[in-house]
Amino acid sequence: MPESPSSPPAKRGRRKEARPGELLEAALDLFVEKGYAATRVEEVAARAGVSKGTLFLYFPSKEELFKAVVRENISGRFSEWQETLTHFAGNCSEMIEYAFFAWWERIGSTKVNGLGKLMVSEANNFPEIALFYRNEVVLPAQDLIRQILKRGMASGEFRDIDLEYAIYLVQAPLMQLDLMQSSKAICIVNPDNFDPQKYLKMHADNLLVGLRPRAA
Amino acid sequence: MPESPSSPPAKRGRRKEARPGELLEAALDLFVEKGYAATRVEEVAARAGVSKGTLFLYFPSKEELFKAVVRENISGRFSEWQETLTHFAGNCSEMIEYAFFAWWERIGSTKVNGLGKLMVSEANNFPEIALFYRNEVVLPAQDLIRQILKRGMASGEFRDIDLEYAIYLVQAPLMQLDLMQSSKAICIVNPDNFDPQKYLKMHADNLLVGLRPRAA
Amino acid sequence: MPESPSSPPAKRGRRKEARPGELLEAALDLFVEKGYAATRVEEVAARAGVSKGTLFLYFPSKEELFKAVVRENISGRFSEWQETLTHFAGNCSEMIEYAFFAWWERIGSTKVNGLGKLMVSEANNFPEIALFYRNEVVLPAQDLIRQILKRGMASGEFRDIDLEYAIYLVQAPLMQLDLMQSSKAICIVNPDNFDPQKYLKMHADNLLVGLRPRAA
Amino acid sequence: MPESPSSPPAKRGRRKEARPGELLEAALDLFVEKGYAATRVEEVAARAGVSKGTLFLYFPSKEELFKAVVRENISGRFSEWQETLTHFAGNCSEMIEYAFFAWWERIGSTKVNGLGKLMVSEANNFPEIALFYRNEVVLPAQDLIRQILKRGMASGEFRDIDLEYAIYLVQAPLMQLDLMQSSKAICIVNPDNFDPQKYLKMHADNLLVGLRPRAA
DNA sequence: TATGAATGAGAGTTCATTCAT
DNA sequence: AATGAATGAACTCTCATTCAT
Repeated sequence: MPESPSSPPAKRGRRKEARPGELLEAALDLFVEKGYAATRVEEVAARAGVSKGTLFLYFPSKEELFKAVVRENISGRFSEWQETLTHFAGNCSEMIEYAFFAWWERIGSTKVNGLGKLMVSEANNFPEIALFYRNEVVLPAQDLIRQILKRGMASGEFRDIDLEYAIYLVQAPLMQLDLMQSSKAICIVNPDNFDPQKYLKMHADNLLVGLRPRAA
Repeated sequence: MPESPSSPPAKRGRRKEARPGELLEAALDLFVEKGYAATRVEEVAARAGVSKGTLFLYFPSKEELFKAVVRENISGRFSEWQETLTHFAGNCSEMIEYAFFAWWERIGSTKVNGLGKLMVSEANNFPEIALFYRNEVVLPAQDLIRQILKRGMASGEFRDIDLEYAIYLVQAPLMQLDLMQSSKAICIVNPDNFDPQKYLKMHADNLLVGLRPRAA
Repeated sequence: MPESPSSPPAKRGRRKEARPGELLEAALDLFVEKGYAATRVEEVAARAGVSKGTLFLYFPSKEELFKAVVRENISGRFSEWQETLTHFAGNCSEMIEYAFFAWWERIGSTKVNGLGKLMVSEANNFPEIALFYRNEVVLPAQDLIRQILKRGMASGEFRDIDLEYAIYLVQAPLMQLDLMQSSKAICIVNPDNFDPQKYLKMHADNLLVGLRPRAA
Repeated sequence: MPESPSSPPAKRGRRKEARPGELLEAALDLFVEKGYAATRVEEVAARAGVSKGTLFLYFPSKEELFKAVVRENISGRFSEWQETLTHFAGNCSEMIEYAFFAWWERIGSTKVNGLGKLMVSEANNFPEIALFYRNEVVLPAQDLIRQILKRGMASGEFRDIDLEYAIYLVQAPLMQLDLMQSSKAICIVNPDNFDPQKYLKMHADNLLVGLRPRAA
């Protein structure tokens, strides 16, 4: 039942369907901007235009709010990515290159990117959340990479190396870019003139050459 | 830095000039272990063997303590490394491989490693020391890498690519390893059975193959 | 109080006149089970099958709901008991013993028992209904006891003691049992193996021996 | 180290020795007056003349504060009571009579009496505290009674009845008096003219007659 | 110089109550 | 008459910072 454009937005009262989305968006903004611990639920509520109590109507705790943010923005999308990978028309090198740019478009260039840095920063203080993120995000992502590499090795497109360590080869550029984006002021040589796509292109290129089978 | 024999050890009373150092050391340990927010100044003081009040005698706030810790610990080992690089007997590939393992030995495997993660985590909260860290650590490190790559390209050992982006190719494995070490629970597929040296070997190997000049 | 046949059952729509009763019943259950403070009005409403808002349509506050519950449930069974007592065929000792077990059957072993504890617990917060409870329940009950004792002393079956204090002798076992039932976890030595009837038997026995006239 | 009367009370600063006692006293007052849940720690602190934070310097939680109150006022005194009982010069009837009045003097007539009612009222909502109270207060008290009864039965001074139920015979008057004191407005026939000692005398008298061995 | 008792602003969370629909 | 989304005050507990000694 989409509101017709002429219907004035209900200032107060029933917004039940819209609320969780608004809260999730406000929460994503603030978590990414200030970190998990430093984000106050009251501020999230305020940014979503509701009171503190209202937030707890939709999310039973700050922790669950954060998990919902992660689910909404990342874990919920793995099935789609898996689908894409399964039906990908192209060889494994093309797959990896595609994945790099797809990641950039959907995650790296958006504020969702900040969640990665957040987890790295706060994992030790919130083990439960860290475990959740590992299970919902990191392991599924590593599994996608594993599938590609396995297929590439099986077909002879990639050389034969320890799969579990090879995953890190693929992951490193994305992880580095995530963190560089989040801490631009520290990591990037020339922040005003940095082209992520060029960065990814070079990384993909170098990686894939390295993965090729080698002459005796 | 052993005390010179001429400075008599204070027989009784407090070695007052030693206090700040002890506090800084305690603070480094705890900041690295728990992060900034989760470190309580009382715990720092306790670990240094003084009272909470005493800490505030030397550092006017937790924030200043943090700044002092970072400034104290990120110092001039670069001249030594520059020296080593300058006199290195070997080609550029060997240099990079050597650098990876030297980094692991001196930084990656020690608690200093934690400072990298700390800076990434807190950079936004302390722009001033982020800048400091960038100037004192990140840029010099990137410069070392730049020198190696430039030499390698000049000699034809490496293919000709955009130098500024190539730096990230070399940096990525170390940055990733730094953060994986600091947030084991999240990033590593099989944390109980992870061999950093193997990780570095594979990364170096793949990197160097990718950097080789290419046929046609 | 069955609906008279002339009032047609509302086929559709809500049986609005039934609402307060359902709410009171739900509230009794919950107040007795969890105490006043720990009972949430939302839970009361839910148990009565209505929304929280509806509850406030009938009772302007939690406090008024509580008062209504107590008033509703402490009713006039005393005339019946008075009747029973008046026509009791047996001596006063038998009367007391009978009263003990009748109390157990009709009050002590039912949820009404919880109202006693509730009043003891909340009397200070609700002086008005404490007074009500005193007048409607405690004093009438004490009066029944007084009658028995007076008759027993008059007939020589009981020894001659201060009537007003003797009332407490009779009351104590019931009061204790009421509270023990309501706070089992605290008071009873072996809660899994406690027999209220045996408890009452022993109390009655001991009490009645004590009340007998004594030899010089 | 009692302050000499001339020494002015230290307005601020070191009171460490005195603080816990002041807080315990304030806490006892408020817990007894308002119940456990309704007592706010801030109010306890205020009554003791300190800030909320200070209270938590001495007691890590509200629960521990309550336990400390119970220990200070009741459980800590059982060893003395056990001692008294062990060395009591008199028969078991005299013991019980003595115990009744000792209880009255030390507990029943003081505000400590209110703790009993508090526990009965809130036991169901705070199971951990209830367990604590059971172990620290109720069971030890019942054990004292058990000892007396056992001795009395062994010597033939009391008749032979089920010990575990007989405990309640002794306990009932004290429990009833505790609750009547705490809820005067409800339970006592003539509150302005009630003599607890007379009440106890009559109860003890009746109880002891009942406990005597009976002629065939 | 050193102490550590004391502070008090906030944190997450709960729930009786309100009110637009 | 009935709803249930929304509120906001109140609760316990934390911890960086202060200050009398």
